[in-house]
Amino acid sequence: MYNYNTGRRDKKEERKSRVLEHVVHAYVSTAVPVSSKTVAARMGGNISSATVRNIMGELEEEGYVEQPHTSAGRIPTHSGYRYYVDITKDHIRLRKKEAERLAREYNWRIRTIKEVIERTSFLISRELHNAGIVMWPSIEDFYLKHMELVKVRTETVLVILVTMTNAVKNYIVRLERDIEKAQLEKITNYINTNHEHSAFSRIAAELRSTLEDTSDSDRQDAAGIARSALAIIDSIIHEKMENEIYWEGLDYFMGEAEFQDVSITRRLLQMFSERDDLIRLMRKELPYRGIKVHIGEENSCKMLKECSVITSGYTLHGRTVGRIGVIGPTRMDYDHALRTVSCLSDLISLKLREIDW
Amino acid sequence: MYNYNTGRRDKKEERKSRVLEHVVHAYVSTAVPVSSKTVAARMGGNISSATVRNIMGELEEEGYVEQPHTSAGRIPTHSGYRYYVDITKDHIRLRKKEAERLAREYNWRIRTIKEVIERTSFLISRELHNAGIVMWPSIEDFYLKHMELVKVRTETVLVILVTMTNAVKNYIVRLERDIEKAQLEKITNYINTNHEHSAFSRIAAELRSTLEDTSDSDRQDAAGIARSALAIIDSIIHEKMENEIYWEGLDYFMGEAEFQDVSITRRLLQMFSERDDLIRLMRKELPYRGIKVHIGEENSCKMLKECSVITSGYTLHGRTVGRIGVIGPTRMDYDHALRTVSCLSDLISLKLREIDW
DNA sequence: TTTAGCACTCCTTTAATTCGAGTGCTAAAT
DNA sequence: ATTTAGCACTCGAATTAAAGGAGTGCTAAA
Repeated sequence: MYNYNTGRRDKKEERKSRVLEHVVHAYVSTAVPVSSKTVAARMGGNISSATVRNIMGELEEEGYVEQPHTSAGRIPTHSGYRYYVDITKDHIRLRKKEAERLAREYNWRIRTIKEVIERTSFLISRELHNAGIVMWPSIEDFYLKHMELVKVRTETVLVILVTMTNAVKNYIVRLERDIEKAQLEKITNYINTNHEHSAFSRIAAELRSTLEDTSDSDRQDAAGIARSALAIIDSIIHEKMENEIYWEGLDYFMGEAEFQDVSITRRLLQMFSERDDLIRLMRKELPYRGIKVHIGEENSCKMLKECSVITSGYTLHGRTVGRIGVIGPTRMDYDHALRTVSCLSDLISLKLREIDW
Repeated sequence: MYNYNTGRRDKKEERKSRVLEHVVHAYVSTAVPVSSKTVAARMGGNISSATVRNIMGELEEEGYVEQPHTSAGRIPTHSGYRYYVDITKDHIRLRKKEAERLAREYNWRIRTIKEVIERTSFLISRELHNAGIVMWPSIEDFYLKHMELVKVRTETVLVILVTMTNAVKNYIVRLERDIEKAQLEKITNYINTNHEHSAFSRIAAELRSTLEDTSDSDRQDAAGIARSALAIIDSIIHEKMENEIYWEGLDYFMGEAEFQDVSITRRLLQMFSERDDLIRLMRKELPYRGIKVHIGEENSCKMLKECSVITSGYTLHGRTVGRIGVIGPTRMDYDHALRTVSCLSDLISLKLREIDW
């Protein structure tokens, strides 16, 4: 379909593209194979169904649509969805009224970070009638203001830390070997003086390189402190990984037409039981801020083969610290999903800034 | 069916009871209405299907079984399940081999309380092919060994506490008004000296009565300390309430025959979205240690009308501190469920004792 | 290049029929 | 007085047949 010939051809391609859009649009909302007649009507009546039929034939040859059986309408293939998303993605814009409503609902009585996460997830799932997923902001990208270590038991340390955003967080860290109190104080001092105002990921990286540079001839003591500090930082970064995803709205799947195909829904639920793949997916694209759309087979993860996942990053002080998204069957209202996810990722970014952690 | 007449009659009732048992048994495993022939066969062949038919007729009149339609087999009613559970519940005993296998799987590489919760839930859902639910042990019933308060910000206090089981827990508590450091120390002192080795619920109760007894003429200072202490203890007890339930195995519903009836499954999933009812249900019977079985309509909660919930308490140092359970369609293998839940509640109680929190 | 027209395909719906598992009742057997 | 064999009857489930119709592909005219 991509083609860079004469203006004449361009016009034709343009029309073909519009036909595809209409097929996707119609199919997404009705879940019924789309006929040439339907498309002709939607295109404003100045084109006949026969012409549309021809175009659809071409689209089928090119792999953008397919027929469930002869003498049935067309449904989009994965490539079809992909094409559709690629061309619409950039100029979607939530209608102002809708955006305002979302913002109003979003901000209604919300105070803690936990509530932010839950509200986001809830709104995604309710708006899109699919499961909403929200990553917790990754601790790696937070900036350390101050850290305190308290020995609570042998091999066990309580870490209290204050981030630049004044969030107070605390972790219980279990160490491989015991550390005396005096040593602990040295570690605290070391980190507070050398690494104040750094992101945790950077602290970890710097500690690692320090350790490598330190030749054996250097003081053992310093190396020991750095090593222990790294162990603590690492286990903090690691800690949240496990529950770093929150979701909601599994029940919505049930309402969808796809439900007829039990196997898909079942796969989806299984998916949620074994969320590792999902976590990996989202982590992988964490650095990227914009919207990403994964359609069906494009997903490397087997479970997700028949689903689409749309995600978008949210930011804190200009850095992407997490992602939100929606997951549902391949036949999904991409327009609406893109609009909503985009809008909510803006809202969450705004909210994070003003929230009292 | 209950009847206290001659020995002759007893024998007859006994047989009727066995017929009902077989109906439940057969229906539970096949999900197909049970015919008189099937029951006759299962009873060992020394009874004819015609006789069974008569008995089933009586059972139907008495409301223990029903027919989906004339000329179909019988299925148990809720009363039928209830009767069945009541008579079998007391002499269920997990086969030794099965129990050993469970114990082995249970204990495999488990260290933290979180892992205990997750493992329990996982095993319930995997064994019973339904959703497993596990309450976190309620902090109220833990015994305080030592408490430490750290002021981290205005109106915000970090509470570190060590329980009698050597568990270290920590909470961030937000207060209504600020407390100075000196005052904080007094509070710490007050609790540590007056309430060491008490359960949190008792500490709260005692503080409350102290406050009531304290007449206005008493020293204001003491009252203030008690009040602040109470606020802190209360918010700690309250804190965990929200997430005090963990579950797993939603996907198993899908596999079951009941799945044909989408509305039930859907209701179940919705149920899990709005878990408040479930939490309330479990909290209500928390003090009771033994197994409780809720069948279908007996549940006050609408969502649960078509489900059964089986729960059992688990203990720590002789006190019931939480409950575990399974939730699924009314047609559930009650035998297996009772056995498994009972066994796992023993296992979790044992494990809690030895776990390194 | 577009479109009207038409034959053809094949899914869906409906109706009619058959099949059989299971019951309830009656009369004989124990 | 129970139990049981026997049999007519019921009613859902499965099978088949037919009709209906939405949609296509192709051809020939506009």
